[in-house]
Amino acid sequence: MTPPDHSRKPAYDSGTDIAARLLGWYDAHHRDLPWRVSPRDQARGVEPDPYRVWLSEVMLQQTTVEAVKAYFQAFLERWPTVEALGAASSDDVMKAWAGLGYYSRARNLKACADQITSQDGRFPDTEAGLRALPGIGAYTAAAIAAIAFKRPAAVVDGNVERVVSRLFSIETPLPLAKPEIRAHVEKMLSQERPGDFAQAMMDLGATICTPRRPRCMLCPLRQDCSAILSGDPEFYPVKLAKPEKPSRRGAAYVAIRHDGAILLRKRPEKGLLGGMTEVPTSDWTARIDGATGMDAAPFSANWRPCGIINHVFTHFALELAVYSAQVDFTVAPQGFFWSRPGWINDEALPTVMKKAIEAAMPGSTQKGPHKRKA
DNA sequence: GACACGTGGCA
DNA sequence: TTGCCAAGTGT
Repeated sequence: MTPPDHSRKPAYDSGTDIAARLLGWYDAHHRDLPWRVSPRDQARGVEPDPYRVWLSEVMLQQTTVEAVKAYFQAFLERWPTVEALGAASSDDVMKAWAGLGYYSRARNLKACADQITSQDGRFPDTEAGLRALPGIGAYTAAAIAAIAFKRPAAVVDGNVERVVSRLFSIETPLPLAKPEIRAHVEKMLSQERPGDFAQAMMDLGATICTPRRPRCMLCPLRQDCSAILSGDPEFYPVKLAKPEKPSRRGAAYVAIRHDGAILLRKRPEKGLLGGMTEVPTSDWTARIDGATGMDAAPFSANWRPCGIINHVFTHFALELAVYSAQVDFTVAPQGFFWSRPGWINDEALPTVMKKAIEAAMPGSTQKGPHKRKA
């Protein structure tokens, strides 16, 4: 009979221990977030509201916590329940989402609220049921199932991918390593506190196991971590190289009426900035020498150049030449409409369009979620 | 699997 | 300035 060999620890002799250490750390060091029910409050009997969990998770898709906070509060104040959101107009939802990005999320959010409302007003309480709803993919379904319904679902986001890649020194590059990472999470997760386990993994990734300069000395899992032994935990996760980001150029035209109203139009429902509002622009071409002057203007006017704005989208960078003109007509041309004078921040304008308007009319736009005037 | 899809912060 | 990164989903 040979003594147990502790020199090389099997990967899963301590899956439960990892969860226990992580949850202990979470109880003491979790972040307080507007959509979160803390372990202490859960112990007092406070139950997570599936609507708030869903709303926050959709907003948090590819979006920072800091950016989401104000939008979450604004949405919750205006639409406190899924029924309220279902009763809202799509226009109002798009306006309230303006500035947060990935606008298909807002369309799917509204579609999902409509679907829930038209049925029994309740969210499905299983991963599969949630996964079938618009805007809810693998991650969000697992997150809602775990956090709102205590299902032992494997919640795998970018944070979890990084934490697990480091715990096990996974050399397979992302996104190829996703199945491997998911398998690890399924074995480690807490059956007793799946929601807190998921949030603890994400908090750990956000505050300790950060992309750069991870704070390993403070990590509750340092004794479990393989990457820390390598001396360079930052090396993980290994990722496939990203393709180069192309550039496009175009022109934007800010037509201003005598009373300050700005001429706008609505973009097509699908595609880039789908369903959002814009000032008229030329095509955005990949050609460096593309026509970006006033020759692409929607109509003849005394167009005056007022600078260049740069904006980076996910898959290309845009350089937009901005022109403005005072116009003397009062009826909007076909396909256009006038913003209410002084209410430009009430429109569903994506950030790139606010930048263009700001270049033409300094001081006219504001950042952050749309706030209705009293 | 590949690609489309926003924005802001940080080194 | 440039590139990377952040609680991904839909097609």
